[in-house]
Amino acid sequence: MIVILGPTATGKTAIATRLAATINGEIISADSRQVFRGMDIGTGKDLSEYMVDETPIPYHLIDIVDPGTEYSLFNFQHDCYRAYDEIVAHGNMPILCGGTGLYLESVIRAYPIVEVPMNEALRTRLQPLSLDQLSEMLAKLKKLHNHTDTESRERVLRAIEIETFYRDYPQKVENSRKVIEPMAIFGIYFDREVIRQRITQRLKERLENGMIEEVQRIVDRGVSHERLQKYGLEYKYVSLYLQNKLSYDALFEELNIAIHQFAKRQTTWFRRMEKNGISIVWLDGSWSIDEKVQKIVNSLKI
RNA sequence: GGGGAGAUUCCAGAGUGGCUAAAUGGGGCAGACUGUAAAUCUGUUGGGCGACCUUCGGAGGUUCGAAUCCUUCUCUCCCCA
Repeated sequence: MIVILGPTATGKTAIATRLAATINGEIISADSRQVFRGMDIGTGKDLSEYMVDETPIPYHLIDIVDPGTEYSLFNFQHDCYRAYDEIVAHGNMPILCGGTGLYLESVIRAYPIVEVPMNEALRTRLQPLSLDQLSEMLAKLKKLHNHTDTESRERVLRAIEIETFYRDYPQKVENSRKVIEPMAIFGIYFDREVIRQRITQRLKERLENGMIEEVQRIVDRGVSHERLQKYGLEYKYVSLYLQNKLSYDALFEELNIAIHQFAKRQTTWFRRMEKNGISIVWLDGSWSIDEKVQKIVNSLKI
């Protein structure tokens, strides 16, 4: 497997598909939002990029669930392994490509994650407890990393559910899966300032190309604004705009900033991966697509 | 032409004599994060390691001490002509 990663607006897909065309690859998308059908413009899902010189490049984990459906880390890892197996069975090269750091890492480092079903009995028992009590309980089950674990009731409940399951069925947590060791991990690098410019430019285009209408369509299909806002960024801000909670100018300005900040968080994650011993080969974003692909192909031959 | 308001650290915006390198918010920067991750959360933000040094439009003054008071200059905004 080859991995291609990078923050948003750095042109990962074009490189991955072009690479796939030259080495018989298939793409596995590692993007937490492109899994949703109909969320296209806002997620930068451009299926035309999967056609290289008249040849369709097979892709996986894009358009696999409807908006509103739960899709989490476990689902991703599970689906990713399945896609990987399929691609290998075709005799092709899996190319994992995306910007969702947690998702990428769950595969690269083979996080042991098992399917943890809803535990209604447990939830009923926890029902009367306060958020503080729940947090205390969770603290006994696992090492809390920061407030993130204990900010919302929903989150703490799920965490307790998972930890309880792990405690009760330790044998299921054993990861039988053979770790997929990527041949190489490539990252696309631009200066932060350049990334910001690219994001702003891209946002203008998205707004001109029907992003607002796209979100409206999702609303029309019955997805709540509350749900939409949890998808963050374009979906959150456009949802607020559609509800008249934001002017058009505020939509542009605030969303733009939010995406800039997101790109920063992504790079923080990639740096963290490197600190944890994952080596990433950075490709200069200003090179042409062909140059980057050539660079990748050359480095794979060595 | 007449009258009024104002110029504060990247931005907005408090601060009206010592407790002020200066509230707060935004932005920036750095970070945490194995089940919402495009989420959620934390730290930091004039310079220097430091006794210290340079900041609140410019210049001058009052005072033991000024972003805060006085004089003057420059610029901006509003109202009336």
